[in-house]
Amino acid sequence: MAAIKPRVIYWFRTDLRLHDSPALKAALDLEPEVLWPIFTWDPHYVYQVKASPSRWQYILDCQQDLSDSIRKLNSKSKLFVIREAPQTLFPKLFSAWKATHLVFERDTDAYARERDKVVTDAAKKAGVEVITRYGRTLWDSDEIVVKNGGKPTMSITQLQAAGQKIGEVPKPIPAPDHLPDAGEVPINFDQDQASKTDDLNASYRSKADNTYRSIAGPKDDFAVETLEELGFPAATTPHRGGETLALQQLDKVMADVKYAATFRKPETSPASMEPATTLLSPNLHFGALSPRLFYWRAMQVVEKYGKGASVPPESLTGQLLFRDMYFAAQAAIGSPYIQTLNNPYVRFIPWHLPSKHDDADTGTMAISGKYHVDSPQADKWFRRWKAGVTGFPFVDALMRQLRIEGWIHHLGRHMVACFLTRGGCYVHWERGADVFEELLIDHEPASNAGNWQWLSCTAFFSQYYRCYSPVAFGRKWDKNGDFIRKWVPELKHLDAKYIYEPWKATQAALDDAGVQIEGDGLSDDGRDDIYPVAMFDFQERKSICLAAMKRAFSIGLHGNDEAVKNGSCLRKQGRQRWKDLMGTNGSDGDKDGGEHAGDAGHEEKHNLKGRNSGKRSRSKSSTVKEGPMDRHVRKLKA
DNA sequence: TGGGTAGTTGGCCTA
DNA sequence: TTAGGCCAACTACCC
Repeated sequence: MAAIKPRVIYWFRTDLRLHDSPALKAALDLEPEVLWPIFTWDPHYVYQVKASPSRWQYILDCQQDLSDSIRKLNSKSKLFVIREAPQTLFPKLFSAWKATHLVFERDTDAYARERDKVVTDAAKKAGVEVITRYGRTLWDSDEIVVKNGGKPTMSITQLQAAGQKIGEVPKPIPAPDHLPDAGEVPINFDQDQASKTDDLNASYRSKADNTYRSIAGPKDDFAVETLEELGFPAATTPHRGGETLALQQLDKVMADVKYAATFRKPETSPASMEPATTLLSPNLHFGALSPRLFYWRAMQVVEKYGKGASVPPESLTGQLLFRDMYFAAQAAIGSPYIQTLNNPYVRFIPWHLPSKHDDADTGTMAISGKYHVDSPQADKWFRRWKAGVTGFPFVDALMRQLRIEGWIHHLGRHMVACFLTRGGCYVHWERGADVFEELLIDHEPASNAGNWQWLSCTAFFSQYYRCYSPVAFGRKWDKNGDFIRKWVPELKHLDAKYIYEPWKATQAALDDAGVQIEGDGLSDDGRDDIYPVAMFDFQERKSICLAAMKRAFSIGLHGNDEAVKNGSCLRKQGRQRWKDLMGTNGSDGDKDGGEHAGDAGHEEKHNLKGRNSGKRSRSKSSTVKEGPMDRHVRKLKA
């Protein structure tokens, strides 16, 4: 009797490509009789990951392009999108399709590991062999951790040393030139419906999510979902995804040999009208582009260019090394990596708007997406920051570009992150990370949390006295303020002398530009002749924050210290200790001396146009008056 | 043990 | 116009 030929389910996840896929190669090496390329439309993502329509559009682009590419290789195949949670789907699918193997690329984040364990256990039970490979980063993140002595890679030199111990980055695997037929796809089982309660994307939808109406889509053809089905309005980003476009963009970047070979990230402009960097990050995130292909193409160009080429960490390959560093740090630290609480590597700073956590009794202590409003003033600053109406034009331009395009330059991210945390608002970096998670089309959990820790000087970086100025930093790149004129049209005609600091403009200059400086911007009705008053005096805030950071560093608590975990560092005596470094005039959060005073939770109500969420502030100015706490902090500094 | 130095990407002043 | 030095001083790593 002839042996049964393998019947393979290939599960695409964060590897939406055909080129350089070690897992796909492993699947094809089985010489299967049939191979089903599938994607599970997981309700965990659809309801539990908050993302703008732009990011949803991007993942749909990637899926559609992959499906088209599969079909080009074999007209009897495509990407079969199945609309159900993988945990409940696979046990049914294994038997309905008589599969012998399940193959997928390993993933490192906490949810993925948990999900894959459930699926792998179900496969074992069904007698299905599971094969996995890893190709998301240059080196296997778990292997990097081992070579780094079991510790997270907290610097680029550690990552490089660990990588060197493993050896050369694997060379990319060419895309297959053929694919087996997909087998029959009977659905002789019921679809398990996910609960739609707690849909984090509800505020974005103009209609209900319909993607789960049928397991195989509205035409029962396993088609890729559409934004329409998701109930989302059209995406605002001009950036589109997918392997085909990613490879074209990679070719374009590498064709400019001088640009690619001498690329120095710190010398690229955050205020450029056209992106000064490669814009390949969202395709790396969704797996439409292999980092190893990117790496070796960059190495080729560097070799061709010869003397004068840039080197890590500033070069193109350096950027990929940083990505590996964050992935390996996450792999070592596990689920606390994306938060402060219970994370031994992240410094505790008593920022405003700290996260609420899931029940500490169950031991999870995970951030819940909600936060304590310990200071109404800081909360307002945060909302103005998110909406791009801080009254600091360079900050607002960047935040508006982020909201519309889902992408801003890396140094622009530095600027707004420093401003929100240690260099202005003294708001918790987890609030900023939430906003980036929602709005960035290239949001990568490992890089996002890592970079927020970096910029807030709580991990990876600690030189908190290096502070970005919302005026000087932008001006260095764009003297005339063209970038501001594009994104903050209210100031389009303002004299370049005042464009970064309109509060200094004379009335005549404002009249000439046809703009008035007024209000807090949260409740305006989209008028282009009003720009908000700056929310505070930056120099004053900077020195308050700096003094507060200095004190917090000297106390030196970290996320896993008992006093942080049980909250005692903010209670009673502990609170006294922190009281003088809360970074605002602390009167508004200090009424009862208890934990997280003024706690009201918070529901997001504001977008760029304010959505009629409140009446225009009666006060002409929202400049903060100095409070007793501020004087106290200044005394500390003196 | 402890002093020296390196660390992707600051601001500001001066020559 | 731009390059260099100082500011005030962090952690991690090395010898």
